Amino acid sequence: MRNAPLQERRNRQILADLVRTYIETGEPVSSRAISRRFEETLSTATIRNIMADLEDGGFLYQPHTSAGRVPTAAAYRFFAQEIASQATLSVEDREWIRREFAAAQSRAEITERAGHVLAEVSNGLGIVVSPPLGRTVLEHARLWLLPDGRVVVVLISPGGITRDKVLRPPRAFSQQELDATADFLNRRYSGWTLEAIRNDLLVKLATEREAYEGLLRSALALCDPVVLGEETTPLVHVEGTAQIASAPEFANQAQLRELLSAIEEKHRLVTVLNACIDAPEPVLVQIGVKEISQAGENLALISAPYTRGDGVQGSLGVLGPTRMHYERAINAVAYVAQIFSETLSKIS
Amino acid sequence: MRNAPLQERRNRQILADLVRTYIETGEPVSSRAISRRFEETLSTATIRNIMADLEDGGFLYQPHTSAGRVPTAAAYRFFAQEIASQATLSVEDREWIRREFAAAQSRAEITERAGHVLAEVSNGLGIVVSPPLGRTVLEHARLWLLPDGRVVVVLISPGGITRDKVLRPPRAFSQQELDATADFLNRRYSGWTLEAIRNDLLVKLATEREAYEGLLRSALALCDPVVLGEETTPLVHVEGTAQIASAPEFANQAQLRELLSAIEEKHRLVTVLNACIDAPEPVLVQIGVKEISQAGENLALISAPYTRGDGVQGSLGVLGPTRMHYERAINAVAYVAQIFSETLSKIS
DNA sequence: AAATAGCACTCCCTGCGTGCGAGTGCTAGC
DNA sequence: GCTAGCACTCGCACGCAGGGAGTGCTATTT
Repeated sequence: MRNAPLQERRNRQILADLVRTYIETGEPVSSRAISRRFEETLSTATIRNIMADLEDGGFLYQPHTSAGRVPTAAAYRFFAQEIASQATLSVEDREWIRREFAAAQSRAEITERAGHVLAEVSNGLGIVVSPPLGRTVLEHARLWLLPDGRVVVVLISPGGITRDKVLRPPRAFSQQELDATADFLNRRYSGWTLEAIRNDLLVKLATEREAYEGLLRSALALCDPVVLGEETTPLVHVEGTAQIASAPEFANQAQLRELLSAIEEKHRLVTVLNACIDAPEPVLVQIGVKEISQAGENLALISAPYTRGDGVQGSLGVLGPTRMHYERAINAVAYVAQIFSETLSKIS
Repeated sequence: MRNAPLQERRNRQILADLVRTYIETGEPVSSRAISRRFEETLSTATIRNIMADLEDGGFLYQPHTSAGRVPTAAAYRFFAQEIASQATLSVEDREWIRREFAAAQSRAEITERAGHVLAEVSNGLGIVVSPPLGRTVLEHARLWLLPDGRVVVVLISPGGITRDKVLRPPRAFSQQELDATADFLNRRYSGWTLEAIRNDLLVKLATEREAYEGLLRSALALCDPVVLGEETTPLVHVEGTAQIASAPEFANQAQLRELLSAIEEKHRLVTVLNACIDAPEPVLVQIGVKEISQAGENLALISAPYTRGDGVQGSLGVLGPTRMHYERAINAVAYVAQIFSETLSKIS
């Protein structure tokens, strides 16, 4: 049992070829198949020896004694690294993606487009994680009074994502008070994230007893419900459930069911997807995503962060069967992340 | 071949019992099974004769010669009618539903809750169709200028659903102009639906050449992009994909795939769901929904409209396998529609 | 020493025949 | 009009044999 069969260059190539053929055919790969790919410069017997080594190394396994070999998660990991360095996206794919984004106007639309493209390219799920409200930067706040005493709160961020809420405030406000509060927020907090604003308000209230305590209280009373409302958790957009349902690896109904319910619990997805934000590489490839579901072993997740201006906003990616077209998917994710970021900055 | 086997009361009861047992077991129902349900007051032979009649009438069919009978779409339709008149929801179910809604604050939340409840109760999909933007009633409009010339448009409706957009207007506006326009909208159109407003503006512009033509133009220029934006089509919320994936009738992967992609094309769903708005009965039961997909034959859709105040806003319902627990589902849909309407009116 | 040819062996898959059981349709009798 | 009885039809599970794909091992070649 040699422990590091990947030392040898030839072994690496054989492993890569094996993964590639398995991805194409979906069936255990025999020594003959590999030999053919090498134009028979190596006999099947030789290949068999190498395959045995690779199996010892944990890169392959046999479904049963007299079957071909199937790549393990480790093999996919190796393979993803191997191709990540070299491959580029085909011109057609690039153009297609560009076209898909061209018509999109609103943020909602480009999110949907992105999800669609990613699903299509991977035969899996296209996922886009929008940033949680707390990370949104405040550009401008506006408050006004409705005749019946309710208050309309509108928060505008640079992306043109506005959040608003009509709320019944804890005490009556006059329009003057509201104006003063809005003015205070705009003057002092324009450019801050909502999260930061909230924390600052709380700290200030606790520590300082100043002239503007009233303003602080008003600001908190009015902004808190907006920020704490519906969407404190990031919004997850998933496209392509139909695709993944038809993948042969999910012929097993129970597994499919588990996967689908995992998708419905979006917070789990978010954590795994957002891992790419802190990762060193531009595109993160995760093979075997157990966090998602038991069936996650057979899943691969390719994700990349997207930005708006300078800051990271969220992440997007592809969740599909481990047996997927990595070359295309990895590059597509990178490209979509880029175009997505660009388009996001463009629309006002 | 007798043409109307349902004339006879006994036949009706046998058919209903057969459907009921089939829903329970999921397997072709034999004459013996029915005989047992009748406490053997009728022999299997008699039952067999009746079943043959029912088959001629198009209510049953045999998967193969020596198998039991399976209900057809017609049988389900009959069954749904039969039970619709009598059944009521269990106390536990009522309480459970009420509890589910109790905590919901925002419209988004109650929509999600409703979807969840409906999915749970039917082992199928819970679907809620929100009204298209055009049907929203305008309560109040507000416009303001940002320092860089962009304009924030906020439309408030009685439900507290606000729509807003930051847009770069076709020409420069002053805050005075904006105020005048907003004032005009509020004075003239408060209480109208956005659709109606838009049409009226267009008509007025075409026919009248009046002093306030400028106002009309401004109003149109500013409101149109908001209304025409992202959500002109109704919003469809679907919950419970995981449930339906595990239904034995979708063991066939191809069918499941088709169904899932049908769900992704939401506009198709909307049409079928909204049929209940114009239907005479409070809850509409559709058996075999071919509009959705080929596999739709095995699908049943139970839907009901919901209101806010006086007007119908949208519809909600359940999409599941024909073999579903109708009693519970029909009543649940009715009840959820009611609670949904109430809760909708309550939240400001 | 590495690569290869050859061979025995393992295991899956398919097709075939068989028997069993559930369920029906029909007919004769109550 | 209902029922008992019987012959008949299928589907299904089982066992079995044959073929094929693929492997591991060993002896041989380079």
